[in-house]
Amino acid sequence: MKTSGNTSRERLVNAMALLLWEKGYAATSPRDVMAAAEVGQGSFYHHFSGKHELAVAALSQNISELLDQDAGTVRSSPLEELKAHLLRPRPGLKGCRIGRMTQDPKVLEDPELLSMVEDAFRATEQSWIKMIDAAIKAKELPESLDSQQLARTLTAVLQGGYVLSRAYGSQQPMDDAVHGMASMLDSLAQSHQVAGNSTA
Amino acid sequence: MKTSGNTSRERLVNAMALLLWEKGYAATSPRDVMAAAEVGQGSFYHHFSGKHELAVAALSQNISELLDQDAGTVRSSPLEELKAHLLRPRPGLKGCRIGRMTQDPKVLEDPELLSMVEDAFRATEQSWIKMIDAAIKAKELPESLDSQQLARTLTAVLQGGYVLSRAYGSQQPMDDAVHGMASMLDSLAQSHQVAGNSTA
DNA sequence: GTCTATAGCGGGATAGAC
DNA sequence: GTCTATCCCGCTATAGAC
Repeated sequence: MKTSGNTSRERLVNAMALLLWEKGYAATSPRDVMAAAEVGQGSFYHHFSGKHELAVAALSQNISELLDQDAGTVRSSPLEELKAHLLRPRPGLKGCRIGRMTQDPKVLEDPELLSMVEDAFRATEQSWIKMIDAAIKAKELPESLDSQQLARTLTAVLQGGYVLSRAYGSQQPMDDAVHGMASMLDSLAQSHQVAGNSTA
Repeated sequence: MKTSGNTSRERLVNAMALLLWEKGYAATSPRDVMAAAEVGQGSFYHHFSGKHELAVAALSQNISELLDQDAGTVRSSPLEELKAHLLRPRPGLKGCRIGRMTQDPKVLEDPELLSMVEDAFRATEQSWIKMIDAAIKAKELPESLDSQQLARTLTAVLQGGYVLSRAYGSQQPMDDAVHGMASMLDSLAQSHQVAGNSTA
């Protein structure tokens, strides 16, 4: 589990970022990070005051990467874009870099890490809300929808998909969960279309 | 955090069951359990070979309790029963006794615990599938639905709701997620009803 | 900037007395 | 069945040399 980067500092951050994702915060020891980064203990405590400070830097990097991934690929229609985001490949067995943090006891005890996670979720939620509102404005989805509520339902499906995939040790449950949701969105859009035509 | 029960063994299992729920497996030490159960170290290692064995007994109890809760309250219609289960009160901040286990590194390393979790998820999934199929049979939901897929979407919404609630430190996201899903089910049922009538 | 040595603490379990 | 003493280990960090 070697990690790239030039300076010791970069190597440490990159290694921690990966380990946070794969093993979580509590389960990752300074030793693990040093080994992965191929960096000695002296360097570690020279560049960072301790595990917490390194985790902040690494989590920040993980969050940035994730939000970048969600940044818009333009699509034919708002609904298509929404579905494209929903159906984007998700490594069910690896888990979510951010959502994972919420189940880590040591993260819950750490206000700084916790608030970073919360902010990240707020950001993605806003992203969903924008897509939903755009779809409503384009008459692809009914006006009656509560976009904040639906945004949370969508986020929950993704986060829950990760939980199921880990429980079953398989990618399939994640795929089923998101496809089930996509089908429901399609039905919603179609019936709205039909209703719109009949009253037009 | 005292725990009820008569024999030391019972007290230990009850305490562990609660701690598994609240703190998880990795984060719960034998010391914690003994303190909560008000039982000495001698008793602990007399009744159980170690932490693992106690966890198996405690997790088994937690799973039984959860499955009992899901056991049927009879309702007016299959769809109503389905929604009633979906909207049942869920303590978002406390988390799911079972789903929580899937994010615990020490649980993932423990094949016995992991398979218990997997079995529990299979059981609840089957329960959802039955309710969905019943609703389809009663013509409340369209035949085109893939009941296994939808069951997983529903389970994911619940599990994801817990993740969101912990991230935000609030019950609200969980409630939003399930209500968003309930609304979609209603829309699905309604449009199916309409479509059914128009082609009748 | 990086190294090695050391330290305090808690996790998890064993030993043997009572 | 329950008690206390003890053990080994890894986590996290500090100290001081190079």
